Amino acid sequence: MSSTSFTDLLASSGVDPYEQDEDFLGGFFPETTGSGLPKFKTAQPSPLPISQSSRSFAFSELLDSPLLLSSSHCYLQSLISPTTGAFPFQGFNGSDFPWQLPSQTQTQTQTPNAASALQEETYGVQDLQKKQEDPVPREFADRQVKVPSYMVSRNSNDGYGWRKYGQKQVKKSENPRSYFKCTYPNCVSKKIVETTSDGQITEIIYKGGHNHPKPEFTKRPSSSSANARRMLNPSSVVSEQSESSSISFDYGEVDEEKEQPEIKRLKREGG
DNA sequence: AAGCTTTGACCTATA
DNA sequence: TTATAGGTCAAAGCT
Repeated sequence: MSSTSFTDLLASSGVDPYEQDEDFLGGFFPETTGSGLPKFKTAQPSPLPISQSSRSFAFSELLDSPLLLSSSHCYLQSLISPTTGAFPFQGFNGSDFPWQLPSQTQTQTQTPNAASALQEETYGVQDLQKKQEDPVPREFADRQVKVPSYMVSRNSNDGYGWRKYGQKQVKKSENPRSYFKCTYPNCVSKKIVETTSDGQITEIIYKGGHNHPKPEFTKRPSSSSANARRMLNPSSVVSEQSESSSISFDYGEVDEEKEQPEIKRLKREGG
């Protein structure tokens, strides 16, 4: 790992590097958002058929592996570009992926709508790349990160214990949302998982940071027999075939107005 | 028996 | 003020 790691970036953003390092996917962040910076907010397109052929990369299985579970963040860190410190999955065009997507050509044959949606993501990429000149990439401080479906653990297992407390069919998405709370005592962290009717995760939104370290996977509540069965139950396996999904970290007030002008500027510059 | 999911009802924010 | 949508509660049932 180079000196410009995600951890370093987070550290320079005023966030405790150890805590961030603990598990960025699990959303173990300090309660304080502090920075007041706008979070990284990209347009959430309808599911894109970009990872249909990405199943060959079983990253989600890596995340599921008990052996890797407690150190999944290490994998995530290792996926950060050693040269830029940016997430390698920052671009849905696949060009930035360390594991070259076999579907790269497929992304070039998107339907117009999908392509435009893809471009929305790409603007974020360009934005990120531009701002990498800055000491602190805003996206990291903003604490909202989206990753492709294959970055999502099949059972949404991020190492924390989650208890589902609700499910809702929301209008803005045709997919139902499941609402989860962290089972750790006094932890207010929540996550919203949006899945297709097939059970495939299309989006995960983390809300609120964990106020505790990630439990040992051998101790965490989710290791209960019921959960273990669910994890092993193929019917509960999700996301492996997800067409497109994302993980969002939502740690504060959204101020898209701060983000949009820059996107517009990039669009002008780019077009 | 503990802890989980399910699911309809309820609460709250917003247009 | 009201309608609507999103988020949460809580009882019941399941593992």
